[in-house]
Amino acid sequence: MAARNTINDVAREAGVSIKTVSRVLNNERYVRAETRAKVETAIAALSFSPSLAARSLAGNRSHQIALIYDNHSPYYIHAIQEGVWARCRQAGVRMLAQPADVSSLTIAAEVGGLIDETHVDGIILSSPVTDCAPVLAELERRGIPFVRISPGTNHALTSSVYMDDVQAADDMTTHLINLGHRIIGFIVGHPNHMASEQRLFGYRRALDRAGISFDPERVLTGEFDFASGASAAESLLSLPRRPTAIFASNDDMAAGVLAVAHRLNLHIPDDLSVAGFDDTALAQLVWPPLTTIRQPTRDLAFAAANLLFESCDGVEHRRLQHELVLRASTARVG
Amino acid sequence: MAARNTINDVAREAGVSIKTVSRVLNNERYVRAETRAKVETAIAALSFSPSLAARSLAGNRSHQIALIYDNHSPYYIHAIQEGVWARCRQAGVRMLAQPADVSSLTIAAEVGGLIDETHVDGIILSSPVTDCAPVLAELERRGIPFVRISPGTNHALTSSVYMDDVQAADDMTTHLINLGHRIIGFIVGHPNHMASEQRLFGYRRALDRAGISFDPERVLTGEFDFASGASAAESLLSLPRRPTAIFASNDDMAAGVLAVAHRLNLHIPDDLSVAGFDDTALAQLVWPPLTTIRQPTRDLAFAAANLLFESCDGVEHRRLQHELVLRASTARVG
DNA sequence: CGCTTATAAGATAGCGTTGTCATACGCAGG
DNA sequence: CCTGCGTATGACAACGCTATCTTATAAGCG
Repeated sequence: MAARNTINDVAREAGVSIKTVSRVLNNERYVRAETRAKVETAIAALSFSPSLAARSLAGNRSHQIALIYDNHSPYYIHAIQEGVWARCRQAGVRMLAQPADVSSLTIAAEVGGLIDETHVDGIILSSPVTDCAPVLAELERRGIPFVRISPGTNHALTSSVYMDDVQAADDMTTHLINLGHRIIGFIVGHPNHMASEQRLFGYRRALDRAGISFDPERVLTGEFDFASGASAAESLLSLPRRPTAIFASNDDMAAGVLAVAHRLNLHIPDDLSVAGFDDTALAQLVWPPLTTIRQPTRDLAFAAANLLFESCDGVEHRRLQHELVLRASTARVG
Repeated sequence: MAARNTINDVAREAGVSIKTVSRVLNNERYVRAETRAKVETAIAALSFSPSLAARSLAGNRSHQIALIYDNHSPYYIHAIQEGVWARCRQAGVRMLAQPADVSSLTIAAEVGGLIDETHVDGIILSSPVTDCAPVLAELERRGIPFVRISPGTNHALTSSVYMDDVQAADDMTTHLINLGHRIIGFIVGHPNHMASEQRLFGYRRALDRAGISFDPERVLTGEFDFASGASAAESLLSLPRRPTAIFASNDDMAAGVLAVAHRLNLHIPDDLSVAGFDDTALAQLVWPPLTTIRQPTRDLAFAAANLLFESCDGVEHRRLQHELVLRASTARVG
């Protein structure tokens, strides 16, 4: 039950005042190199870590930021957490991972409470919290810096990082068209994610350009999960003119399509091409491995944290490149 | 940029002293119901949330706990986080999710730093950090309460929650034997997880009981990930006497087995039975859905948090029930 | 009726940092 | 030699709570 080492212990050990230790801790100017070294030695000797509680209370920084998400894909969350965490680690800042529920009436109050309780210096929002009006209003009201990952609306509001969902969906659709597919089913994502609309738009744009007429019968809405992908696939595959390809708005739903196809004894990709979106780890765990769009999720998260730490000056947007990843689930139409 | 509401504001609003507000906040005795109501009204009116920083500094509780993990299965981590988080929410305690690297030389120092920085009241360790000696020593030294989820060693040390890995692996192996399988390949988990050994032991125990001789050739070690499962499957399936069933120590590796089987045009389960372990979401996302052991991961995590909050009094162990989940990846030997 | 005890509330110090202000030194310029 | 400025350091208050001690009132009892 060793008592906590405090800045006082370090100051005594180094033979300086606590203020000087504080200066070293915060990398301030006006400390002689020699003094700095003495202090750093003392810090190491006592393996001192300053109390975030005291720093938050006394200073105007808490050295903590929050990451708020409401997403049911473990892969996505994992990648987001990992990216933000990596950047925080570099910056010596602690990340608070905070699940939320965008459909809750109290979400704004909860976010407000989080800020009051923890004094976080900034916030990173991931989809769909990025477009949750009550939360955005609350953050604006408090004037706390925040960055959004792949926001769908209101781009002028804050800094953000994103990828071009429209172009990516267009790329994938074009890929399928180039393989000779003309009847391409599409499974839209969860309605509360703005990316869902955009991916649908990209799908339509590619069809238009190729002169293929858009048939609303071939477009079903899912919820970004396996089950909804599977049930959409069942409907699509029992259409009179059966699609030769199905493009799902994320990998989980594409996995659902694969499962249904297997159950119907359709050989993939010969009887049916299947495409996903995101390139989560799942894309390579299913059979056959999915042709998908690589969304640089971890890098988006890393870049978001980066923007939060750097951008003192106004709103900034960073677009990251997506990539069409060809695997074994798509092929030339048979 | 609304200024933070403090306990002083609440006290003024309610017409009481700050100490009385503090009493209400901490649910202390000796507050008249009427006074309590006044204070609660004021708290609600100002939507006041007390500063954790100030509470940590002044009191001997921080209202925060840490969850430390080093696990590369997003599904597993997700379930663990969710379980701990749910219980923390009930208790009004904040959870700090903290990735770590058990192979790092500085891990103990990092955990120590975490404790010093955040003043956490307790810690939950998940595998394999549960058996990381430097971390355990550091926590012991500091006398901070901690609970372990599925520890492999040193059970007397702390409270823990766990499932019976030996019995579970025995159950699955017995299931395969009952289906007529006699040549059963086994893929061991990552060597730094104690559960790996135990599952292997359960496999051997079931073989012994059935009078099937143990053949070390049929046992390969993986790392709990898809790729290692796939490469183990390749070796197993090119054995002169090819296994009719493969039991992988987790679902990710089982997914690897499925992929290799598909590539070799083996029909599952007719040509080969495949069994997993954990029943992560992945088990139902692959084709065919995996026969596996349901490990109550989320509930283990919930129970761990529960133990941490309740157990003032000594070491306690809580075993949760596993369950054999039969799906379509196993069948009677052809 | 006075003494003790339980209940209810307030006054104040202090947790471990940072912010602000004060102080001391060395050196350039008049 | 004095002034002024950049540099380097320290003293001390303050952040928003809880712990401890103190005080005030009500209740119980011989």
